[in-house]
Amino acid sequence: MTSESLPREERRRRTEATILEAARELFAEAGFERATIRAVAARAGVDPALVMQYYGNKEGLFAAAARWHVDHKRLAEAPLSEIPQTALDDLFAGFDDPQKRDGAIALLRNCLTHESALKVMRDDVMREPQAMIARTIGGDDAELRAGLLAASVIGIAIARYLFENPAVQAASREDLERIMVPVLKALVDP
Amino acid sequence: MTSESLPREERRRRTEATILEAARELFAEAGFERATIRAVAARAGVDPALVMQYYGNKEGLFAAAARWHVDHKRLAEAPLSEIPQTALDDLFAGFDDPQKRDGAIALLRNCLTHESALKVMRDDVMREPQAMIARTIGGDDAELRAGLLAASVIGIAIARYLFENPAVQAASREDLERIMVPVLKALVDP
DNA sequence: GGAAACGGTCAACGCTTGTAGAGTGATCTA
DNA sequence: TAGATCACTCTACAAGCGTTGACCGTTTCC
Repeated sequence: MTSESLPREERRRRTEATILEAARELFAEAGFERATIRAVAARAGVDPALVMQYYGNKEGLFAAAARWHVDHKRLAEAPLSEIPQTALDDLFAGFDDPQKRDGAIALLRNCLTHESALKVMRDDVMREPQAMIARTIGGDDAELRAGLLAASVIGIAIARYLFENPAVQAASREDLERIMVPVLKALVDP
Repeated sequence: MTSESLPREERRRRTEATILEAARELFAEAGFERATIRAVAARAGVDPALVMQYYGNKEGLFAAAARWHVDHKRLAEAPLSEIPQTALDDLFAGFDDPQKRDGAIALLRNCLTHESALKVMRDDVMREPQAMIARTIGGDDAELRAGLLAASVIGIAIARYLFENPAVQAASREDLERIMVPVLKALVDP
């Protein structure tokens, strides 16, 4: 139903992408429980059974849709003084790219109520970068300080993209960095 | 079914409290959608229909269970230098008191996926204290800085009580304050 | 050109959910 | 002590859900 006559493989890839996009939007808007497979299928202009066929079950669809996509290479190599800027860059990289945005929001929105989203958040989003930052910080409180940095950054993401807190949402990326970088420096480099 | 023979009014108050406690626990553990009325009733040792009778519908039950209970008097009167400490005090006041804890967690857990929890979070938890803090800060960025403070604090609460981030969860309240108060001071008093 | 393969649809099942209304037995009141 | 009241239960409904298996029509391949 996506378009007229194309090679099969291409056609399949397109409908699959359409489904995934619809899923991301709905998981981001409504959350896992309230985003029904029927609604995803309807938005993609497709039969619900096809969604099952491609992704096995609702959980598989969610796993494919809600992804974190930031690699932490820069963070691992950043010196102490550049950690805050890098952490904020990584955050914005996930949310400002329109291609990644819905998937990131889908993950963020569901990470407090959906087991597998929580797992991704804990294992992929927090643990690794937190460990890197802690290694760079060094000293007694390193793990805790790194954890508090991650927590603050996620809090800002929630305020900006989910709560849509007026001041935090309206602020430019530059303003956020101007204010938060020195603050987070005081956290990692006391 | 709560206990043997008591005056009716007292008996009723007790079962109602039992139901509310069960609801708080389940909304905190499982989230709004996955916490069923049947499960709440079962945990309270009561018929599901009774829950409906007392709270009208599931939404009413949630509204009664998930509450924020911090008054912001101290925050409104706090000078700039004491805002961070006061904000953290207010946070811990909600989560360390065993009587308030489940209700607070229920609210926090559902505030990304459940409309009415989001509304409470936005209107009662963030807007008012944020406005107070902004007023005390003054100047151009006041609203934004206040919003970022609120965001950071909520991020810490999420990391500590929902993600159960090892470092952040294991830290003592004193350690958290020792580290975060100077950091947040740099945010409100640059 | 015929058969296999494949993208996609259709109709339906079984289950869980929130919710409604009638009923029941203990407690209160007069 | 008789009747009204009230806390509470039982049974059931209607809707929505994830999921399934049989089916259809087009594209692919020999």
